[in-house]
Amino acid sequence: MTVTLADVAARARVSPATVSRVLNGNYPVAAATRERVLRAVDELDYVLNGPASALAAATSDLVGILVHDIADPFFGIIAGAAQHAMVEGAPGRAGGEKLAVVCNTGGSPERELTYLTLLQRQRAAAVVLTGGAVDDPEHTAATAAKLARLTNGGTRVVLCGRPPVPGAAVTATLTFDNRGGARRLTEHLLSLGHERIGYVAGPAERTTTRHRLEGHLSAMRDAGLAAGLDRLTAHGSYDRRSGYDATLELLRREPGLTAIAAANDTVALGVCAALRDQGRRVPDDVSVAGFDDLPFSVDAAPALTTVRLPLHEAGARAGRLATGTEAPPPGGVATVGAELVVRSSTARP
Amino acid sequence: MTVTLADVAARARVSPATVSRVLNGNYPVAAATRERVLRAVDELDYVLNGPASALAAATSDLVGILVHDIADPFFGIIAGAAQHAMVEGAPGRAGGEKLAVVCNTGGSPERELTYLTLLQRQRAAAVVLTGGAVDDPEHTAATAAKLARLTNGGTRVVLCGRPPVPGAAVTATLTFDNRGGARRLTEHLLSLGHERIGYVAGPAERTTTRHRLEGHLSAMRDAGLAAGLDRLTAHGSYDRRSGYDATLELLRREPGLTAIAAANDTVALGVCAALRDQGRRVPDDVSVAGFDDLPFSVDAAPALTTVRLPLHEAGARAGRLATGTEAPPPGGVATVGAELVVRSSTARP
DNA sequence: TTGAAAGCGATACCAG
DNA sequence: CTGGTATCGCTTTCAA
Repeated sequence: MTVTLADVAARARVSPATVSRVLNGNYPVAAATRERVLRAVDELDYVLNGPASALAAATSDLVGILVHDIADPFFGIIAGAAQHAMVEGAPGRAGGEKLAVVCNTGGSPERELTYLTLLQRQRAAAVVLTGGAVDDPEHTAATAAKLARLTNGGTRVVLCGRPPVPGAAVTATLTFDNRGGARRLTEHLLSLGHERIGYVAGPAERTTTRHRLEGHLSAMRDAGLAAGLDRLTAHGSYDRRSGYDATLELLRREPGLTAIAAANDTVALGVCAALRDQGRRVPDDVSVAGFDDLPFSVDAAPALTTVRLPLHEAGARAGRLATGTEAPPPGGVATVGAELVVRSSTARP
Repeated sequence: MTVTLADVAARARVSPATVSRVLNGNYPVAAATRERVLRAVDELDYVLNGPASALAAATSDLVGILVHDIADPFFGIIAGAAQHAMVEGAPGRAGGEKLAVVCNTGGSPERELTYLTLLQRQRAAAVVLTGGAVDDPEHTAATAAKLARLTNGGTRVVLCGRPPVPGAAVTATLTFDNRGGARRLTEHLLSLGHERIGYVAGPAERTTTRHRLEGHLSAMRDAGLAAGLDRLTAHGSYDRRSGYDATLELLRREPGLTAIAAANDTVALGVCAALRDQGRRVPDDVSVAGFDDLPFSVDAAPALTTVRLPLHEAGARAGRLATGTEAPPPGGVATVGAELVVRSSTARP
């Protein structure tokens, strides 16, 4: 039925072992023999049996990239960069070809664990976890345990855009400066003279959410604006609708708002829409700030001030770390910057 | 070292065969025995060896989803819906768990073939190809051949958002009405009284590009506006920059344009940006039309008229077809609609 | 430089 | 309902 390595061997008049060696290219083989084998492969249109190979070699060429939401360009950009970095550094011939596969957890911690198990089952060569973690000790522990088992089994584990897990068995961690970025963003608004600044946070149980909120709050407190911060903060999820609804709520609580900072750009889009519908002009009446600086942000809200995360760079590094092309940073953890992007149209109060 | 099925069998004092049966749940096993086995699995923290299983069973639980650009929400939405539909219809227990993996081809036909080979190598259960195909007979043939080999090997093949390949070995094809949608879009602009309508097309070698362009041109011709259509058409890629550059070019050629239709929403964003920079207001001076109706479109360009493609629905169906949860449409091909969306210039979420 | 043969870990057929 | 066991296709010592 399907053509096997033995068939190729027969056709090339060599042993299966030799064919294997030619295909993997990790062993000396006479040029003439190799030539003969490759021809046979071509003629028979042979395709290696991955499972069999993985079983015998006890590793596969699969690399899993876990994302919260595949429809969100934030993750798309990271995943794309990671995948690209993997094929880049790979040996040309059939050898080191990594199959980068992105897995959509939908933000569900259970699904995340499920995927990790599935990848463990496949004996994945590496796993990249992107995006903030769930802020729950129990789940952190469960994840840490699973990751430990993965690394024990020889799978490389890379965290990208997720805080380091203290004593966890992880190859490398790339973390965004969410706290610092959020802090600088709010400081910028403060420097323009804003004082009544609303904040639309993400889902409460995410580290990203917490860190960004902490950055914002610390800036407010340091500016002597500690009073009533709760009233000026609304929680939601990381989507547009959430920004819309939260804005209406904030305006109800505090009609005198002159600026709103959002957990990310997508949320900021919803903020802008709500303000528009309420008859407030952005940025003339209310300044809006976002986070992530996704490509469409500039069109969607030219008035947006944002913090730019180096998504592409982080993804690429994660990819290289996963394939072992790049050495882990000292201590295993590296923080990639968060850069303030001030667009010309940000208004003063 | 790692715990195997035999270890579990020993601990549960049963044969490996029984353990396998319990795990796969596709064979009668006494409740007491099953109980004992499951406990052993738990206690030993056993994880099935995927490759070994795939080798023995001659199939894996991998499903590949090929996308042109993972950072483009167009594909993210389709892929997300497909993946979701797969886990939905799966048996709860360790059984039918499909590992949906999305593969980023970056729009390169070679990479597409590479991924297909890789998936064939993994003995994937199914493959979903999303997005337009490359409009080149040679590549069409190469792809068709590869797909034939996949289906021969028992892999289900689903095309989503890609035209049917005439005599190809494909399980099912879901195609968008790109031609009809584009035609209606332009007809709408015409009905508003526009006559000098520019068109920003996608990359020349894509079927999506060609079909949308054909729809536009046929509408123009039928309106008696056949003259100088070449001058009013600019080609580019499917990104924002491309829309920006093409718009400048079109305005240079024909400063009197009153409307511009773009190959997709992302391109339309670039069109709007260029118009803004040229001091033309949208939609007062120039009407802009897009395609796909991505979620951020409404914010990015509230004045945009678009054609909405049922991305979510198409993706979900593709997922079900890939897992066999849904029966293929009669003839193997189904066209999912394209709906005209006319916005007023203030948008709600 | 090449070949022979022993696994890798699960599945499924054939008995019982 | 349960147990033995022959594969599945490849990798990898060990010899030659």
